[in-house]
Amino acid sequence: MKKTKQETARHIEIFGEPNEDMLFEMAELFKVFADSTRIRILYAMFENELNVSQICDKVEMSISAVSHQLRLLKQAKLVRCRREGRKAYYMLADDHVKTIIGMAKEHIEED
Amino acid sequence: MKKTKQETARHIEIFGEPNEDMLFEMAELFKVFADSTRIRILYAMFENELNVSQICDKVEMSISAVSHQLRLLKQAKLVRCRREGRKAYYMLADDHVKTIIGMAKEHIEED
DNA sequence: TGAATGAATGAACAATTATTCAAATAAATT
DNA sequence: AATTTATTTGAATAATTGTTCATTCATTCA
Repeated sequence: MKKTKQETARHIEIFGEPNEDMLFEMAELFKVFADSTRIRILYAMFENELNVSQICDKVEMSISAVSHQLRLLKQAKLVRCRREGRKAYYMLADDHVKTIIGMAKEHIEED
Repeated sequence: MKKTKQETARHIEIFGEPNEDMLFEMAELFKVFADSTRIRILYAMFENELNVSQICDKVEMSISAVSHQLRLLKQAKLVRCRREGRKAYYMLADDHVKTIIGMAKEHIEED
């Protein structure tokens, strides 16, 4: 089946030769997922936004440790936060988080 | 809109409370992607299977370094290998590799 | 069998990273 | 203004990880 020019272009865009910067950025993104406590923090936010203390309770980690990890997650644009008084509510930034975690889960559960 | 029992079950299966083992395994999987040289090695195999020397040429790394990384990729079941005489041909194990990398690429290229 | 080729492995070193502890903001309450 | 609550930040330590070098294993060929 012959591909249209557009389809081919899209294929190349996604899977063509990657440049160094792209490889580096991808690795940086995966590094953020490469820690079970961070994944647990992300899961904690799957349903609702949560403030830092609520996240600490849910994942059973110190405030400081959670805050350090939230900074990484924010830098990677996986979460964003909203201030309300002295509380900071964190939520998933977009759907990619769930999709990427879902893919990983599929791979693991296979065979 | 109300969900059927089946849809709810599926939702829970993918996004429900994760247990420690699952979180750990997911983190382990992401660790494998969390290195630009390993992603480069995976990209090298996107089109065809390649033997170790061919991979070395393509990614400009020593045989030893590549071999060490291939072991990790094999352990994570992201690649599998086929021996032919004294050559070992490596190929992607399944489609998840491309999908997961594709997701990461989308996230990075967004906005 | 011995030499050559292709790949895998182990130990060691340098670099990166997660957590803890202590201290510093920031906003609300008294 | 001083205190309390919620969060962030910086420094230090311990643990993990990627690459190199040297060696070993496996297969083919002379």
